[in-house]
Amino acid sequence: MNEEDAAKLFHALSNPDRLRVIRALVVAGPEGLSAGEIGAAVNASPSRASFHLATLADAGFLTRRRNARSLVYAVDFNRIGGLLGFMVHDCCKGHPTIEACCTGAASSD
Amino acid sequence: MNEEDAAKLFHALSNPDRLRVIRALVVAGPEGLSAGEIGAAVNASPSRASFHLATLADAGFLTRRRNARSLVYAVDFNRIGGLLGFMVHDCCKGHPTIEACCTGAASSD
DNA sequence: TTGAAATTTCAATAACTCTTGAATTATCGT
DNA sequence: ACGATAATTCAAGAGTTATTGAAATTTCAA
Repeated sequence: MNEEDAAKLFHALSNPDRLRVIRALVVAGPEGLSAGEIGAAVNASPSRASFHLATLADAGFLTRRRNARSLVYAVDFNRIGGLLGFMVHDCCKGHPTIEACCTGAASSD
Repeated sequence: MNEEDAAKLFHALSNPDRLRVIRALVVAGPEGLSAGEIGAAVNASPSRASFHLATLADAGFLTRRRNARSLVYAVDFNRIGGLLGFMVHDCCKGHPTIEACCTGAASSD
């Protein structure tokens, strides 16, 4: 992971709809949710949901599988962790303040 | 911190030059670096460096102070930690895989 | 106060991102 | 095969982001 890669991944996270997609899929767990369910959960039209799902999947944050007529998406926790780990340990050299924010349960601001 | 806020902050991180700026400033520590030094460090023209510094400072990732003719920038570790903490604990509900990536020293992919 | 240095701001342009709605592809049940 | 369902892809348009080089601003030193 270098700056170019990380920048692309951060771009995939730089949209409220996409963050809501991730949140919905985190709650859903490993079974994931269909594109239609995700669209409904984040209040996006089918094509808009598809656009954001494609962005997240291209970045590797989501896996995709077919289940009958539905395409089911799930979060890849390792991919998100990989990006955050790059930020914490590589970009920020493991600075204790930043590690503490990721470890402790509270996020004040 | 909500999805809108977090998305804006992630946007500020979604550029290789800006990630290199952060890296340079992390290495520099609390004393920071002048805009000119940062531009040289990331190989950007003055106006280009200024543009990226403004983006990072607007997001709250950098503080700025004047020292003689130079404007000196430094990283705000709490702001970066705040965003990562939101991602880990709020958006991803403190999923153990993600916490582990932020805690352990290794970031493989 | 004149001139140089450090930075930012501005204007123009090119490239990218997002949204919408229509068209297309894939799958299933009968 | 047919019709319905689920989702993606496409095309057009609006808005945003990044780059460049020139002009303006701020500060300092003589």
